[in-house]
Amino acid sequence: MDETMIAQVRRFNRVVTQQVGALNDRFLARDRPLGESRLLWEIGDGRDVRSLRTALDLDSGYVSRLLRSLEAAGLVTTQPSPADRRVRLARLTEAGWAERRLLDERSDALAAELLATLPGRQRERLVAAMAEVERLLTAASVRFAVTDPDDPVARHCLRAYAAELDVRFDGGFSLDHGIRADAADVRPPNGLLLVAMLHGAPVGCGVLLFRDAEPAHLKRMWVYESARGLGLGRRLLAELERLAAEHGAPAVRLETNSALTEAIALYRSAGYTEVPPFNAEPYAHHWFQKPLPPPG
Amino acid sequence: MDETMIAQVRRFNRVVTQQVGALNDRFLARDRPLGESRLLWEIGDGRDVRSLRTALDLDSGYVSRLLRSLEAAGLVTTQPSPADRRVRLARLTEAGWAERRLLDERSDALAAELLATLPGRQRERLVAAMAEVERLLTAASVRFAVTDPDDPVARHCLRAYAAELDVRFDGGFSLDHGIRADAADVRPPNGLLLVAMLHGAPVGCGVLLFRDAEPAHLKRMWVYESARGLGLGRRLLAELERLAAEHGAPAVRLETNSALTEAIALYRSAGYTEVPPFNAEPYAHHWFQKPLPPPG
DNA sequence: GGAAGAAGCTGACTAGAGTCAGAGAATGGA
DNA sequence: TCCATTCTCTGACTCTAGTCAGCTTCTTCC
Repeated sequence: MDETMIAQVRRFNRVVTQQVGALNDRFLARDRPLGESRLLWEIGDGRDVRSLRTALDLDSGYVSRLLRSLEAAGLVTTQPSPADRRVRLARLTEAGWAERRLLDERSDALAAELLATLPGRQRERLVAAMAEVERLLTAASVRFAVTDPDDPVARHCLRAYAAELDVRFDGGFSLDHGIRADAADVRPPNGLLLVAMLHGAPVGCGVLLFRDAEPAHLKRMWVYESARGLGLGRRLLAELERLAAEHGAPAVRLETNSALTEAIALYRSAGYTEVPPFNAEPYAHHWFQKPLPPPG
Repeated sequence: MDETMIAQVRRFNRVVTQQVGALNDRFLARDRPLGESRLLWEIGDGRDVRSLRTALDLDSGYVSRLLRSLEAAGLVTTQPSPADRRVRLARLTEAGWAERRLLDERSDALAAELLATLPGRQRERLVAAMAEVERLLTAASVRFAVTDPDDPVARHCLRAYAAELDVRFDGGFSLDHGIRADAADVRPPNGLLLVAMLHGAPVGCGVLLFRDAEPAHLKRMWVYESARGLGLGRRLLAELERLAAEHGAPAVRLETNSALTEAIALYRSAGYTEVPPFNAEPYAHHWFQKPLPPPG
């Protein structure tokens, strides 16, 4: 890693935590402790105590105490969940909503104040650079994990994948038609399912099927609409290729539908070349292949 | 202010405090309280307690206590300043330097880790955007204050101004030659001295001299070398013009030396036009003037 | 030389943030 | 049915961060 890059990141951290971090805390702290404000904010439309705990990464006893305090202030009510009476649901009262709106306004005002100190041209450049940093920092916190196809997260991904293709393909799409990739095929050693996770939520996936010394077969590659524009597709593809090479596959091949123009452009720019059809996938119009370096 | 800009700033704040803020604190907190680590860091080559207090914006008693704690840990020693025995100087011991180096390395490692998750092109874009955000946030936290010319900060500015001109002008420069602007001239109602401050340190200044209904005379405008490239000169000029207009001056005029090419370019682009010499300033080669809108 | 003020220190205090052990209610599986 | 587990809550702590008043020592200005 280049030293000047590291130094820049550190300068950025220092300046930003001084400017933004301090302000951010100040706006949330309205006569009430910061922890309470953050909780109030996080409750929003109503959440169970457990999810609040994991979202804010706080001790269970601590959250409990904060909730009691918010309850005493008349901002929050809690009640047992009908589904599981051990779990308690917290929701905002009318006063709680009012308080939350106030925090919202203060937050807006603070952002406006920051921008107001700069003349117009610099302001626009700042906002643009902030958007870029935000986008790339988000991308940087995406993690890839090989996941069991029966995992709820994995099922969710595949359902979302199918739902989008059903809309985009002429004549729709179903996981049950065409060449299938059932749970058993997608588990090692037959294959694998890679999921891209962002802060605990899936934002993309891809499947590899292995067949001895033949090329690995790539399917179900997909990035959530909300996570596009982060260069995630390219990274997902690279990670899948790495896994295929690690498994000893001499190449990766895949088929795709001509409706998926961005995907096709991605494959081409990543070094894939179009080859004659290597299977009879009814949904496919194009077949691609890319050789892999030997493992190790 | 545009709503989408505000929303972008808020998204940036959220993402950055989550990603960077948390990490930043975690790296500094090495079994020792964060306040002590920050102080350790700030002491560096040795500083007086007073400057530490203002730099970190902490209570004097609190800093004192933190220093005692660092002293007890053998990381810091303090001794009275020879110049003023009320002031105490803090400096790092060998162990203190070792600890500081360790913090440094951890900080580097953290930054490198963040960058390593991104592929090369995105990494470069992130660093570039971070540089831009840092630069503009720094610019946004500059504040302007009319300051008494006998204030140490003001004296410091004028000395630095003179020192730079002495280097840049053919034949040197001295505040005592040419047309002078002594303390009494630079105090209301005769005139004023505006200082640009960044986090408690001066980064630029400018002087206005008023003479009834005549144009206000702008002198001593200067931006610290370390603070250039932030668009500060333009803002300083605008602020001085605002103050002159507020005072009822019909215009601002100024003279300048041809060695100060950036300044001349700034004046021109800010709407100043060159006029015949309106005084006999020996250091000057160019005279400029710009009309002001009436006050109110 | 004396008064006023600056710099730093100490003691006494508060509030926030969080940890930990254990209790009690509800649930789920054998 | 019973036992282990989950979820939440309470009580009893700790530690950090910070404030405030008042003190001593030293400097500066008249």
